[in-house]
Amino acid sequence: MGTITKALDLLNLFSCEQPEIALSQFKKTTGQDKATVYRHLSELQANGFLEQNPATKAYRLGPALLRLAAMREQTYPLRKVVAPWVDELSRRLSELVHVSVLQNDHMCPIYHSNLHSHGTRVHIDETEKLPLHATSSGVSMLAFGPDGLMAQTLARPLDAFTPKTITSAGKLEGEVLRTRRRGYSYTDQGFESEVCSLAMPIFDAELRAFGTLAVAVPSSRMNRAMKENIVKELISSSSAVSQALGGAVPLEIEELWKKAA
Amino acid sequence: MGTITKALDLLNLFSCEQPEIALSQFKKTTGQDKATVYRHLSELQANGFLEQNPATKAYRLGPALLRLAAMREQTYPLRKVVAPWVDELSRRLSELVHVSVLQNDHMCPIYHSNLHSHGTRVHIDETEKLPLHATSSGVSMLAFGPDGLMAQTLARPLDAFTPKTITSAGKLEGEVLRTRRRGYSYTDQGFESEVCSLAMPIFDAELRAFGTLAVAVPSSRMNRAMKENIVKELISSSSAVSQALGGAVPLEIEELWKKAA
DNA sequence: TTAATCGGTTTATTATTTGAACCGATGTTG
DNA sequence: CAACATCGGTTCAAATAATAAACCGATTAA
Repeated sequence: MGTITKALDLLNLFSCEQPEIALSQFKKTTGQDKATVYRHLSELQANGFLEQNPATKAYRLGPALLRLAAMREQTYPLRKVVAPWVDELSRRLSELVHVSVLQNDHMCPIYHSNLHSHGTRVHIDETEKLPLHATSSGVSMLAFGPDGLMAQTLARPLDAFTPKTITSAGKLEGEVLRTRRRGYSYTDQGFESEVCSLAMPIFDAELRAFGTLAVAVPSSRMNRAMKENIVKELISSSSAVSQALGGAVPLEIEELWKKAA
Repeated sequence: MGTITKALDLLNLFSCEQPEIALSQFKKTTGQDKATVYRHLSELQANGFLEQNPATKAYRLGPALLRLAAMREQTYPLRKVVAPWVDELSRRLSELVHVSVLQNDHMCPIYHSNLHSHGTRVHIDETEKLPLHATSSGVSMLAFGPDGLMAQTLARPLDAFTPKTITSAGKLEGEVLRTRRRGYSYTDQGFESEVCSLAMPIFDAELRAFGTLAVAVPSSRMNRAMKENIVKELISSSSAVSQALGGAVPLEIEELWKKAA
């Protein structure tokens, strides 16, 4: 692992629960030497990726991230393009809907919408990395995404996030095959308890699946009729999102979806 | 300069005009060795800070930036908090208004609003770093910000962005003194031609100036009455923004502003 | 008063980054 | 079509930059 990765990994320690982290905490959680961490933090700070709370000396994510994110969104407006479709689908289903894209070994949430009407609602934020083996988005990606992805995923241990997380290679492969056959993935409490979700791939202009559209529902509320309805809605939205991004759904997937609907 | 900085600097080469950059272009513009740049790019990509256009092999800013920016904004919602004030001021003045924060040797735009009514309008985006010596935001920061800032700025050459950019230490110091005396900064086409602007500092809870509120106006439209009006509006908005962020305006600055109004 | 812990700094050692040369693919040109 | 240039990417010895133990001064706790 190179120095750059070591430094950037420090940024991943931040979360909504822990928006500020002190030097000693970094040292504890990473196990690295204090001086090393310190120099990494300083360099990240010098580039605006971190800033220091003058009062507590603790570090928080810096304004350079805002600038760069704004630039990406301005020149490659994924969020902006998918937002109306995600909003609309969320409104129709009254459930949490999100678009995520593949980023190496996990899915990265890009935009989500939760135009709720129910009391209980799922809360996933654009802040969390979604593991491939434990989420419906991830399984869809494994099923329809780039070739080496499955092998790469199995090369590392499959962490359990709940008692129901798939942690065996065999079961995961089975789930992926099932997903390939029916054209969408379904997971039940693989990542968060009491949440199950359905996902479908979205495709770019070269017919490559690069991300997913997913619906997350409290387990208590899920049933057969609802599932069928979500699948139906996902099919049209997923195609629409692919097209809105200048992509297109491959013919064989379209066939699959016609059967599923 | 450490490896981390070298890598992160690569991200700064992106702009709205150049959202995708190929390896060879990196090599040309940075002067670094190709292999070095390549490994840096690869490592940034592995962490989601870059992604590669599969067709052209060119690199663009990656989705991890979106995730981290969303997290920062969720836990430290600068944009969200200042937005209503910036929008309101922009609406009242019908000019471009923006909030920027100090990030080491430059100002980093956080949020801007341009609720125009005129034909000609200034277009500054949240994508550009604002140099301290050439912008009103920067001069305000030099005047009211942390102590070493002026020395640090003068330690490096003052680049000219237009023929009117201040490039001499003496003139800059004069401008900063004037700014300290009157409580706000005014620059005329220091960064962009045909654009002049006014800025005031905003303060945190410890009465430290950490950013600025600024108005940018086409030079053609600027006159004495307008300037007076902008100053008046800036004073109230600037106080309001400081307070909205949990900060407060130091007494001596408040006095200054009372005189200016 | 002592001890522990904090953020930050130093320096010799060590391991990583570096860059010239190389590769295969693709494209360009006389 | 053959010679040449340029592209993204790789290799490996040489050089540089990262590392970690010890140290510092300031706070805080006991």
